[in-house]
Amino acid sequence: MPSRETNPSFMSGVPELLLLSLLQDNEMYGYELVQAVQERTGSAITLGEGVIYPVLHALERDGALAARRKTVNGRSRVYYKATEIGTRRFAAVKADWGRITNAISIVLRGAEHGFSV
Amino acid sequence: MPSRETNPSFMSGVPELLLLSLLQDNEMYGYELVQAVQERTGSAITLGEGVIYPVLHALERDGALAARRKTVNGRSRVYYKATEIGTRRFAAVKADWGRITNAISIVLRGAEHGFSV
DNA sequence: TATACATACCTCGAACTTCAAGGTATGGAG
DNA sequence: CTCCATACCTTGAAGTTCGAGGTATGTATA
Repeated sequence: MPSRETNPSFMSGVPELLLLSLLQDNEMYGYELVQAVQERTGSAITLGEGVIYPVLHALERDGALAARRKTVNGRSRVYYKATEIGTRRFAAVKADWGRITNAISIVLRGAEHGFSV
Repeated sequence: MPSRETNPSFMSGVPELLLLSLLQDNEMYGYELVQAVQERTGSAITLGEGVIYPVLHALERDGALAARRKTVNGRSRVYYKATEIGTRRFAAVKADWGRITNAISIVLRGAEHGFSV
């Protein structure tokens, strides 16, 4: 819980954004998520397990994700999916991300752009 | 100097990206940069002085920025502008940023997108 | 003259996030 | 029976950013 008053979450919170997005439609487990991110981004982004599990746990603690244990081929997996809270949280985080990237692209573009506030 | 092997700079380094961008064409000073970022982004992004000055100094130390002191109205200002090294660095950082945001938008978009590689 | 505010520079400690490395355990292939 | 992929997890270190604070000058106001 970042108690930030200025920038929404700036550039941090990307792992959360990504995981929330993936778990919006699908039910997936940690190890699978690590690979999914890498595959879908063409290796542009690699989220290590050390990053993913803590985020998953925090999200679950906040009620944004629901977890259930399932054994497949003798393998114990923890499947996660977004709850209603998670869906709302995703919308919020995504909106923040959009605002930030948009703002940055304006600066990158040079200037003389309308910022109607 | 992040000695990172995986993700370029992920989401961090945004202040550097912004400053490098602004100083590409114009010669500006710290206090001015703080306000320029806020104005051009419609307050979406606020870079405090505590963030800007250290970045400015680091960039200068690396030879990416050239500084010169100038007194205006009895006010002492330190004007910065990008050097050739700074221009190259800007291009690199900008490319990284593009790759990251692009990758994220692919994940955000849902899936079923071609990741050739 | 004094007070206050905007300008203009700067530094520091706290907080947060992420990274890399390590640790455990099972199933399947050689 | 050894090795690798799967699958979970934690921890210390590193890096970045935030917010608060500190100094100093010019201008406006009272």
